Amino acid sequence: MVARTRFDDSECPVARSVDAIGDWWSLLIVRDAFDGSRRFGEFQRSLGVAKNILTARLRTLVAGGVLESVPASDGSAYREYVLTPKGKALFPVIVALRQWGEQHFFDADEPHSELVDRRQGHSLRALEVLSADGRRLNPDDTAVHKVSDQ
Amino acid sequence: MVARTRFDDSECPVARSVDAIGDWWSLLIVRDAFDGSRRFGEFQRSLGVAKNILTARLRTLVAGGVLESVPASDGSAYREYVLTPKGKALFPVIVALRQWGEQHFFDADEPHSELVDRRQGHSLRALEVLSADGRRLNPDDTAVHKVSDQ
DNA sequence: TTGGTTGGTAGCATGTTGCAACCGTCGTGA
DNA sequence: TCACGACGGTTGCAACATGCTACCAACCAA
Repeated sequence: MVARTRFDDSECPVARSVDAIGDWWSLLIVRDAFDGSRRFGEFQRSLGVAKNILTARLRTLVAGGVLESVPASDGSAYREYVLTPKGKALFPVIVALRQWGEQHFFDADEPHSELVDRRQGHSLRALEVLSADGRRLNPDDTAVHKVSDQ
Repeated sequence: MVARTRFDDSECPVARSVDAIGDWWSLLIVRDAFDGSRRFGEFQRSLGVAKNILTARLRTLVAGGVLESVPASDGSAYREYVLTPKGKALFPVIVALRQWGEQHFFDADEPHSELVDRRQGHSLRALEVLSADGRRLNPDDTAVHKVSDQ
């Protein structure tokens, strides 16, 4: 049903990523998972999403290998949803979205939640796109090498 | 209509970013814009999206300050859509999604489009989340500092 | 001036979302 | 051990968004 190729399952990795995540709710679920949410109810309260939608999203995230369902850590019979390694690899995506939001949608003095380095409590360094040899790259410094060109 | 708060317009920058972009199509439009697409028809052919949807998405992206509509560069009476500085700031988001896709959705030998450093033609360095003092951070090394905690 | 391209709009069928009500299981306090 | 509330869903339905197709008005080249 959700399955393959909502978008062209093209050779473009961006499209496949987008397809794999599914929708915005899924991305916010992943964000909450990074922030420590594990239980159905935690996600539901945090997001305010309808339960049937949450059920469906959790299922596709598990099916897609982003989350996995494990026995609850408190010993109860319930289950919890935790990020797989593949899910954890979405970290830069979430951080990038967060930094973009911080820069463009908040006034200088407007409060917002902040992602900090646990050791020192400082906010993070801005993400940088770097070349193989470490030069900082702007969009104009890059080009898409299409498959058909190869 | 698209307007505010499809999601809680919470204090979370991720949610605001997601809200500002709108939907997946919009993100793929931005990706194409980075790849050099400028004209309505270019986006339409590249994405295969219905024209009414594309019209709506371009409009909201322009309204949101991600794209701007400028006179066509070839002197014709048509218009083109180009990234604003705010739109260009989405670069790390696109790169992060691309790298995630490359790592998890392609076999080692499977061909895919590639983003390369224009100067040298090499692929890019993987994005890293760094602390203020340059240590590399994993998700577990970070914490969300909630507004209410402040 | 005619015909094709560009950049849309309009109408309609279908799919997806969100809401609310319901329900079985689990856990806890008495 | 029993009752009651929390947890984690499922179901049905109404509303909304999506995508398809047809249409159309500029623009531009011959």
